Amino acid sequence: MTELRPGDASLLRKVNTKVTLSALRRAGVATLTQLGRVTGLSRQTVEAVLDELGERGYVREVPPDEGVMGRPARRFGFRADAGYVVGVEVGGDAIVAALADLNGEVIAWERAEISGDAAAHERLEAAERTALACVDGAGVAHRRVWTVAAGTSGIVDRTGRVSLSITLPGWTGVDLAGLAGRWFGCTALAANDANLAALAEHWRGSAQHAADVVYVLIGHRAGAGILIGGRLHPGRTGAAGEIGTLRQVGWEDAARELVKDASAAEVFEAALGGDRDAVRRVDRYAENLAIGASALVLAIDPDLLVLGGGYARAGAVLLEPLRRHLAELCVSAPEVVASTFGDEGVAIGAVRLALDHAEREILGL
Amino acid sequence: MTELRPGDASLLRKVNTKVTLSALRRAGVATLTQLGRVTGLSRQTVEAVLDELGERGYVREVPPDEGVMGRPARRFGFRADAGYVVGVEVGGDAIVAALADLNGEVIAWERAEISGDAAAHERLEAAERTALACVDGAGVAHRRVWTVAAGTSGIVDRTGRVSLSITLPGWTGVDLAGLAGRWFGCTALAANDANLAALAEHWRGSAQHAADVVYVLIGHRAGAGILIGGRLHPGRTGAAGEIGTLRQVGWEDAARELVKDASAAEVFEAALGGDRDAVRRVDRYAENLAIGASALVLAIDPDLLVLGGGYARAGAVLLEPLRRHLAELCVSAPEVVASTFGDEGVAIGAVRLALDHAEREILGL
DNA sequence: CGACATACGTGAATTGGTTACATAAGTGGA
DNA sequence: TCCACTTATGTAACCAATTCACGTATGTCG
Repeated sequence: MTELRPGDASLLRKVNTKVTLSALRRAGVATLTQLGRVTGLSRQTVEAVLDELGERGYVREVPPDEGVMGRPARRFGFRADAGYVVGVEVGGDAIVAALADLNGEVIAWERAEISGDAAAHERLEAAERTALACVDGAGVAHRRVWTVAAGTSGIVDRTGRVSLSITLPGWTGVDLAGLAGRWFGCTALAANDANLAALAEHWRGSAQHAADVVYVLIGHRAGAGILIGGRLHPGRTGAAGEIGTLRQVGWEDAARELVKDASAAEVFEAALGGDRDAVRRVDRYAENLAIGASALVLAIDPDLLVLGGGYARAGAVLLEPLRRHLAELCVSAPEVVASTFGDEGVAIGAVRLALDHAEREILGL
Repeated sequence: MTELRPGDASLLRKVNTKVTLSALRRAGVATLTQLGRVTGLSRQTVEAVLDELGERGYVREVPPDEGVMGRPARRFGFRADAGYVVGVEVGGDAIVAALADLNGEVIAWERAEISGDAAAHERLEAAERTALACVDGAGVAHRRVWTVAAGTSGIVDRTGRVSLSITLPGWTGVDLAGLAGRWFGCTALAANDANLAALAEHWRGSAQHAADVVYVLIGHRAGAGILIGGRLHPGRTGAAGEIGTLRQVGWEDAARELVKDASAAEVFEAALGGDRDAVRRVDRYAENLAIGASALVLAIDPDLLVLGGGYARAGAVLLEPLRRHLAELCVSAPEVVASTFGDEGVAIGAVRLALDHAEREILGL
């Protein structure tokens, strides 16, 4: 639980490296004096830390500013290109891969459609092709990829194996992390798609200021991801948030009912146009969604509920009735907002997960 | 979220004080060499830390062991009597107070019955009387009480105010922490009873090896407490786990149905004796309970589910059908066990919560 | 009473950090 | 061009916390 190791002097250097590095990354480019001010450390300490990071290739000196008063200060920048990470969504109908530098800036996207009926090995090959194409397209050498993270629907256990998938054929039992590790010969992680999407929203989306977040991913099938204290909460088996399987909740049938005789987009479109029947159907869908969401909200009592996934594009047409039904069901409903990222959320969350791992490597295991 | 403060040398001393103190408390009484071995610190460092703690009154030297080889080592012990904490359960029919030393050893118990209809001010006065009687009975001076924690049913917000109580008359809006602080003129905390009971199980009960725990407190009314990573998860408003309010869950009616025309104890007794009707009723109750519990389990995916509260005394008669129904409802049900502590769980959890606060004080804010 | 075992005490060395102050290297105006 | 001003750098002294090495103290055992 709590780390309870004794500390020798090198512990100090570790924490100060961490604060200095994070200050430098926030600032982009900074002088020793500036970093000293924001971190609260002395200039000399900052210099020593940066020297060390420079030798290890994580920090580079850039040309000084011109035309300023006084002696021009040496300026330093984080070498975001010292390494790269790849985030991949292995979805039902598409593979989405993102290549990002160590600042988390996405350098390249790659997307490939795939049939929902595709066999597991086809899906895996498509994922590998897409990931490789993404990296190759950006001209990044494979050995510069430090970590890969993959997100997929279904339950993913702590080791990164898909322990249960209902939607994808043959997907149950696939060792996604293990296989993804071979793509670039680096460590690989795998997690549930909704969990990663939640992480993305907390990182750069609509959940940045929330600590406890429930993310409801809706589309052909609904799932949920949970963040506690800003960190992923996968649960013992990786199944946290999989409330949809509870019969009383009715997420199973809700989507089916919505798209009985038209595409979801058509129904939302019609509802937006004021079509009575469509509005009623969307409201009914929102009500079903709210039942499951309220179970999560009552259990977790989160700061924020984020609605994402394909259907979330419907926006207020769906959001408003969901808020209404949720307020009826919960003692005190949290704020409900739409996801910032569309289809890219899962891949972005995967990038964040991979970065977490890569950053631990920089700071020294 | 993550602490990101720079560290000067005193940080080292802080973490080493922490590890040394915790090692000493685990050992009870120990020599410098022993502490050095278990903490990984040098004997000199341990000595310096213990000197400091000795000056501040938290550590005392005890007579050396006799009859051992070599020069007898100085032996040190944690002064558990340097301060005390009080944990109180302010329940529907009873007030339970526990006085504990800084090791968490309960020195004295005090219990008082109270009518469920008692007005808020009566309940508060009874709580104060009971807490004072507990401390006075043990002959501990009031100023030696460092922290008080109180647990009660209903929703308790972050400030320790009861923001909603359905069962206790006039209880909504009571500033429990604020009022309890006056009893001994010290800092006081308040939390939901189920949450505290969960904490107690994690501390010294059946949930010691579980990180994520759902504790279901059953009695006249059912509630739940949640531990994530071994720590309390109260949620934004303190309402985390209050799944019972969801209509579909049916916790509201479950208990009422169980005790339709007999006391709960009688029904459980009859079921244990093999009475067909009683068995059916208990099974029905377990099924209702399982629906709510499964919502929590699916949301959190905990390592362990603990069943506690008055009805939990029924034991296997209730536990077995609950396990069965839960397994039907959940993808992968966690282990289900009965609470170790009976009525005392909430007060013990309150002691633990108060200790957490007191310990932070020892280590220096 | 000496051999042995174990703990204690002291001083030097190391690491990491801070403060203080002299010095370097620019800008800007006379 | 030169001088005042501004800001950064370099260096030295010092402090805090920790560790290691080694000599000394204090007990037990045969």
